[in-house]
Amino acid sequence: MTDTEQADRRPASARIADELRRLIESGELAPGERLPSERELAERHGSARNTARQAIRLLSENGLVTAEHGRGVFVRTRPALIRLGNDRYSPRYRDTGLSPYLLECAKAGKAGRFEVLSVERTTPPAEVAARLNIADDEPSVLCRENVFWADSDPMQRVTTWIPWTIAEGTGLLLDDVPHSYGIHGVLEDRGHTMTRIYEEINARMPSPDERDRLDLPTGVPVLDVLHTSIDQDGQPYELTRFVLRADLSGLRYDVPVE
Amino acid sequence: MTDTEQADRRPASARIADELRRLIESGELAPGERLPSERELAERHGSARNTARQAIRLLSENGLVTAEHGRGVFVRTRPALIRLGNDRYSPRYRDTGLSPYLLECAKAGKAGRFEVLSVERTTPPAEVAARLNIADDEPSVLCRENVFWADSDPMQRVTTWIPWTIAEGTGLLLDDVPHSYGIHGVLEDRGHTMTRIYEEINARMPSPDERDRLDLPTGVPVLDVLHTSIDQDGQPYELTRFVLRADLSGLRYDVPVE
DNA sequence: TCACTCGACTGGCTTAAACCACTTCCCCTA
DNA sequence: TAGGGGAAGTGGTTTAAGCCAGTCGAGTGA
Repeated sequence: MTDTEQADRRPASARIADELRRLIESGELAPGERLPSERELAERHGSARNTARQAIRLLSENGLVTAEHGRGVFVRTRPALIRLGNDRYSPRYRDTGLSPYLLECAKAGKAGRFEVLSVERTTPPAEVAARLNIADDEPSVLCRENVFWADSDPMQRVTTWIPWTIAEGTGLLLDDVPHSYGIHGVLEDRGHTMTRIYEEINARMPSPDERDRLDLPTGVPVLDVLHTSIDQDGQPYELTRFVLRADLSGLRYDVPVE
Repeated sequence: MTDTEQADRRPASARIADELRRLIESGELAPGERLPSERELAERHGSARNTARQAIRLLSENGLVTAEHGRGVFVRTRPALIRLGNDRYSPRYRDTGLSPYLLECAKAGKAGRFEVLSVERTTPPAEVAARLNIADDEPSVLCRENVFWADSDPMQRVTTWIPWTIAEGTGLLLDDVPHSYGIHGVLEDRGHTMTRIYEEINARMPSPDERDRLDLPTGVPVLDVLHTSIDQDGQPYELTRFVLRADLSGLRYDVPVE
C-alpha cells in the first residue's frame, strides 16, 4: 500500500523509468536489446512522448541504456575494463613489449591502435609549463595528440606534452612512433627512467567536442586523467592527459598474488 | 562567416549553452554566481523556456553549472580534490595519525568525519566472498557502511567487508572506531600489514538512491571505486567500495619531489 | 547484379502553456 | 520581538503538436 502510494506521487517519468529498470535488471530486456520506441512507450503509459523521453534520459544518466539517433534505445552491454594502473612501467608490461593499452586489448580479444591526430612543437599552456617546470613563453614542448581505438570504438583521447630538450632527436615528431611500447619505450631506449609522481582522476560529462570525437552515446560520463612523470635526474619529462569514455573503459590496478 | 553559419545551423539550445559557457570560462560569470533564470534566458533569446532548460542541461552535464530547485542555477566552484592514491598506507600518512581523508580535509580547511550507517555481521555477496577468498554460505564477514562528510557535504559512501576471523575482537563492531586512522589503524595495531592488490575505478551517473544519499545535484557523475588488500600472510583481509561524487572529490596521487 | 531512391521508422529539438514543489523574503500578527 | 503566512520567484514535470535528422529496408531502375 505504502509502496503504491509512494509510487503514485512520484513523477510519471520516474515510474516509466522504474518499470524499464526492472525489466533490464531482471534480464527480460537483455543487453543489446532494443527498448520500445519513445512513441510506443508514451502511448502504452498514456503519457506524452516527452514524458517517455524524460524516462529514457533518467535511465541513460544511470548508464543502463544508450540512445542511438534513428535506430532506437538499447540496453547497455557490460563494461569491458581497460587496465590503467600505477604500475604502468613495471616489468610485467615491459616484458611483453607492448604498451599496457595494447596488451589489455589483446587480452580482451580486441585490436588496439593509436591514431595520431597531430604532432607539433608548441608553446605549452601555463599549467602544463608549470608542471613541466619550464618557461611558457616560447615554443618549448612537443605536443602529441592521439586517439586510441579498441576495435572500431574510439576509446580515449590522449594529449602528451614533453619538454623539447628531451623530445628533440627522438623521432617523436614522426606520426608513427617506432616502438610498440609507444613514447615511453622510445624514451627508455634513450636512457630515461620514468617515475610517476602525480596522478589526478576526475569524472564528468563530456563536452560536445569530446562527445563528437569519442563518438559518445548520451549519458556516458568520461574519466579525465592527468599525470606527470620525472626521469632519473628528478626532471619532469612528461605530462599526459587522457579523456576516456567511462562505460567501455575503467581504470584497473591488479597485482597478482604470488 | 563560416563560424556564424555553423552556429546558426546548430540547435538553439546549443547556442544558448555556448554563450553561457563563454561567459563562465571568461570569468564574467564567476564561480558560485547565479545564472539568469530559465524564463529570463528564454525571453532574452526569443526561445521557449524548455529550450533554455535544455541549454542548462547541456552545461550541467559538462559540470559547469548546477541547478538548485527553487533557488536557481549556479556556476560550479572549482573541484576540491580528495587524495586517494595507491600509497594510502605509506608512512607519509601514518605519521600524521590521520586517515588520508581526514588529512586532505584538514589541508583544505574542511571538517571531515565518518558517519556510521550500519555495522553488522552478514553473509557477503558472492562477488565479495570470492575476492575475500571465503565461503559465502554463512555470515562470515563484518560489513560496515559509512558516509564521509566534508563540512556539510556528503562526500562519499563507503562499504567495507572484512572476514569475520580478522574482525572479531577488534572493536570494529562498535559504531565509533577507536582510532583516528580508522579501520586500517585498528588492524595495524593488531599486527596486520596491508598491501593493496586490486583497484578498480569506474565513472557513471548515480542511481536515484545514490543521488538521494549523496545529495547530488543534477548532472554530477559518481566515481565508483573498489579495492582489496591482503595482509602479510597473503590473505585477503578487506574489500572496500566507495561511491563518491565526482565534482567535489577527484582521486589524486601525489608524490613530492625530494 | 548492383546502385539508388524513397518511405517508414527512429530519436532530437522546439514551441507554448499549465501546474507543482521549493526557496526566499517581506509583512503582519501575537 | 519572535513567529507565521503569504506572495513572488525559482527550477521540475507534463502535455500536445510539429518539424528535423539519422537509419534501414523494400522496391525500382540501369
